[in-house]
Amino acid sequence: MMSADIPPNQTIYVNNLNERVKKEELKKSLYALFSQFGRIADIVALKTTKLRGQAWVVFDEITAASNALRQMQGFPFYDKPMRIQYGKSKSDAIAKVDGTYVPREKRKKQEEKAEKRRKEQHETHQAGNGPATSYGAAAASQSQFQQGKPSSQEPPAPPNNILFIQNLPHETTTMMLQMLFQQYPGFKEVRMIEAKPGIAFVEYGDEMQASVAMQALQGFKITPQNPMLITYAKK
DNA sequence: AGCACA
Repeated sequence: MMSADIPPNQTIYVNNLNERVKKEELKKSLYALFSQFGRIADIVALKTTKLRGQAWVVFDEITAASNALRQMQGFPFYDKPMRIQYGKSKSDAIAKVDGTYVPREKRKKQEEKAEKRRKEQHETHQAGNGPATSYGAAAASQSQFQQGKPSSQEPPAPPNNILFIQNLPHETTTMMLQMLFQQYPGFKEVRMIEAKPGIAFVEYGDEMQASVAMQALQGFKITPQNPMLITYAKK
């Protein structure tokens, strides 16, 4: 079957996500995976019974959303193939930008006229801990040249099929890096060292393949504060 | 399966 008759939208709706993955990690991994298609304005994921296993990835551009939908359809993500459709409605992040945003409070008032008090059950709990919108600011110029801090005073190591990644946020997981690096041919494995947060090694079949991945992901930000610095590992 | 953003 095809992915329904929903018209293109800047937002893609992703489901069949692994429900064991924690919300914040899920968002970061989705961000890492999807920002290759264009700037991401927001990612929405809730863990309520109704909404777990699903997420909305909001792109600035419809074309980015379309490419993401086509190319990532069925992508194995945390051991489950992603199912992707266009979102059914406009995301708040977009409405806020194009001026059509109506705060949720007022919207309720309008609806109440039509459907009095049906489910006056409000379950307001769980104070979200992270700025869910930080991604918007983050994505400024992914995969562009961004002079990250070349904190190394050493001459660059010669080409190697193993890459050395620095300046990662401490919450980075092997899985998150795998999502990113496995997109490039020749990918073998990610290695992180428990005792040394913030760095990782990524192995490819040969030096050429490693260099392609390095160019593609140099400066990539998993979080706004952390452009990754990629060099060849020392032999 | 399940279409939200507080």
